[in-house]
Parts: sequence; structure tokens; C-alpha cells
Amino acid sequence: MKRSLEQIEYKEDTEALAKFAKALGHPTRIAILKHLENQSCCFTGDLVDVFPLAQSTVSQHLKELKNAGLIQGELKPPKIKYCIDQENWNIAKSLFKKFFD
Amino acid sequence: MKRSLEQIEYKEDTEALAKFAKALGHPTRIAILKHLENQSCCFTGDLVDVFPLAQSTVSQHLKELKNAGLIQGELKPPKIKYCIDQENWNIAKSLFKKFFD
DNA sequence: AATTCCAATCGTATATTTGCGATAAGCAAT
DNA sequence: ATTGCTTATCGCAAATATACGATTGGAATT
Repeated sequence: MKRSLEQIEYKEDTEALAKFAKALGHPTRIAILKHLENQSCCFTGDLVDVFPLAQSTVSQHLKELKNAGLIQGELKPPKIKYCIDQENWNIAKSLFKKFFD
Repeated sequence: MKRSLEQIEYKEDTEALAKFAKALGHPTRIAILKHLENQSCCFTGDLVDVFPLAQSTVSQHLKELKNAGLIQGELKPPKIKYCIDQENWNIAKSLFKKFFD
């Protein structure tokens, strides 16, 4: 995509908030996080059963949530247990809170 | 894009939250909203001066914020005054609040 | 070493987003 | 009616996002 002169510089908080918001910007990912909040943790396979989506698609959504730092995966062979990343979750929480006043 | 069988049905709150989050998922739009929070209101032209972006680009970001319901435009010839849409802003606020506990 | 299970990644197709310049549209004042 | 100011929209190009099936990879067990 064409870009103006160079990358725009935003404040750190602005970038961080946008990044979190972007990760939350898909209903499936919201639903996954809600599910994790209830269950505290779960495996990829559980989610594949819950959502009418291909395994690869669910895996991609998990990857994005992980990249945003909102979840973390723990090796639990032969499965992977996903949980909310409490530290970043709290950061996101406070950023949104501050943003909305 | 290929879709599974048919559109997935999510809860109303989930859809609404994702929609708001998506609109917030770009640093320029976060910055615009922060600017509006400070100024209470402003004109498109003001924003074009603030950000190193083309007028058409700023206009598009405003359009998305408007579509999401986060801002509203008031005709003030020959300008348009943009303000935060308090009603939807509060809805978004409470959705995020509930989501993060 | 081979097998099995689960999840990630690859390759592909399509849709959407982001950005720009150029043009159109709306409204006031001349 | 014409001009001038401001903002929206159009048309395009490139980048990202979303989805799938197929394949690969990793870890434990046989």
C-alpha cells in the first residue's frame, strides 16, 4: 500500500492500544477470549469443536491473539493449553480504561 | 474469501464489541479520537493539519469511525464539525468494561 | 524406529483495508 | 450563475486479513 513519506510516529500507548484493539476486532477472537475467561484455559481442539471453523482457521486466530500478547500457550503433550496472558491482559485493560476515561 | 457453510452467528454483544474494536484497531483512528476527547470537537481540516496524511485518507478514517458510531458529524458550513457520539461511546465503554471484567 | 495424536504452517483464493491523487459534491457568499 | 472553500467519493494499487484443505512438525508412546 502506498504510504506517506515515511511511517507515522504515534505515541507508545496509541500504538499499543491499536494493536490490542485490532486483535479484538474479529467476533471469533472475542468469542475465543470469552471462552477462555470462563474456562480459565482450554485446548485448541476444544475450540475447533465449539466453532464451525476449520482447525487451521482457529489456529490462525489463536496465533494472532498470541502475537498481540493476549493469550499464551503451554505445552501439555500432546496438546497445547491456552490461557489468557494475565500480565498483558491487565495492560490492555488499563489502556482501554484510560482511553474511555 | 471462502467461508464455512454459512455465516457464523455470534451473540449480539460479541458482534458489537468486535465492531468497536475493529474501528479502534488503527493508530490513526485512536489518535483522532484522543484528539476529539481533548478538543471536544474539531473539523476535518484540523486533523489533516495534525496528521501527515492526505485529506482523502483522513476522511476515510473519519468515515469508519462514523460507521462504527463512535463519532458524529455536524454540518457547520462550509465545514463539518466532528464530535464523539456520547451515546455509542458509552455503549462501547461499558462493553469493553464488561469484557475485561 | 515407527506410530499416533494434536496443532502449526504452507499454499491458495478471495475480501477487505489502507493509502494516494483526482474529481465531485455541498453550501455560502458574491 | 459563478466562485471559493471544505469535505466526500471515485479509481487505483498494494498490503493485510480471512478462510480452507493439505502438509508438516513435535512429543510421547508403542
